Amino acid sequence: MSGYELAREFEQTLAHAWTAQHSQIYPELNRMAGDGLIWISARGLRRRKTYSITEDGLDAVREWLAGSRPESSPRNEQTVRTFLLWLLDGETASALLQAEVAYHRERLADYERRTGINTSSDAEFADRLALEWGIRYERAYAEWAAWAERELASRKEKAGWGTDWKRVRAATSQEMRQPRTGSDAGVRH
Amino acid sequence: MSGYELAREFEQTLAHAWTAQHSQIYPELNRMAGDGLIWISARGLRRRKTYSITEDGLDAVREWLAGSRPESSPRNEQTVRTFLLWLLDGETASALLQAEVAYHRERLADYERRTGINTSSDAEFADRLALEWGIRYERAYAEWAAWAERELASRKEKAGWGTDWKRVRAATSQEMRQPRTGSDAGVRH
DNA sequence: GGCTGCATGTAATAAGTTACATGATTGA
DNA sequence: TCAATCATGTAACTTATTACATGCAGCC
Repeated sequence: MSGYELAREFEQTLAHAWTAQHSQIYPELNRMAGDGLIWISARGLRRRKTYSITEDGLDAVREWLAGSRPESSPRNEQTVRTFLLWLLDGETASALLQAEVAYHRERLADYERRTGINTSSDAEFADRLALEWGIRYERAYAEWAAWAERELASRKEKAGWGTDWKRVRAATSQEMRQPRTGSDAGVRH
Repeated sequence: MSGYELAREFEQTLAHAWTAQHSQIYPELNRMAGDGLIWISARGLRRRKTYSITEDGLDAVREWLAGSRPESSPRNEQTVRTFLLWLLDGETASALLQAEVAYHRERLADYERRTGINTSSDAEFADRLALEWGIRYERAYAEWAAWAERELASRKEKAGWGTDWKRVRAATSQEMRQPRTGSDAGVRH
């Protein structure tokens, strides 16, 4: 593929697995070609350069695949937001969860439309496995968000909502007027 | 909290939601204090600085929470690896999926042990919602990986495995000897 | 001739990791 | 007194995003 084709691939089929902008792709292709992992196998119109993988490159990607740990990346913005949900008032918190239900149901429906794909080659079979993970992930997420929204609604009714963050706000205002301890307490840098 | 406490928090309870090293935390705390989002509310032993949030900081985090999009981050290394599974030989591919089953079952068991937590405050309730997502995620992942491993085993029996990447390797070796097109074809930079 | 899409690049900045570096306190 | 832990920082580098910048080819 050329850099341009790769950029389109990241935008389309790979959008939910990884992304990269052309400004990252082009220098990286040059670096990889310099390292002998890929090479320019064709040149086309408008300065187009098509790259192919080398034996070294194939070795490198296989080594990376076989050697990588099963740990998932710890960066999950949605989990962070959930941890902080108590900082929102009841309506905003519910709206946030409802928006997530809608969004992930939409993505689920989109993925489910693609399940008919051909799996005659190993590569297509791998695409199907990845798609299946996408489907199960979106389904689990939508179900969790719907469950969380119900839990929140029932908590609002039974125990009330919003005392925590209002207390934080009150304490914050208080502290700004009457700093607690330490020689520098109250100093805003 | 102090920077040191935050670093420990990222290592422990937040490890599966977000991480940050102390080398990122300390400069960031200084920056946030400079921006008036937090302030040094106490100083302790060994140069320890305890930070508290300001009203501006509380506004900022609430604004971020309410305004953030529901899209999940597109960076999922595991999905990328699945897309590339066809580059591995059958045994290595199976071993990779089996390792994922084991890893995610372990994490699932770990999370399930924590479900008894108290939810009397809104913040604890939010922790419980986040934990529930962790549980559902790990369960979905372990089930998917087990399913994928069975699919792979059955494909190996019925249709065989490994023709794709062996073909790529053969083509690669071939091309290096007989470049295809273009004035620069075959040139390794 | 001008617009759209193809095609590739660089610069500036932000975010994140690893390594380097130091000092204070507690407990064995 | 020595080791471990607490505690905070900087430097160098990598990764990723946004903005800036240019040129070619096809089509109306």
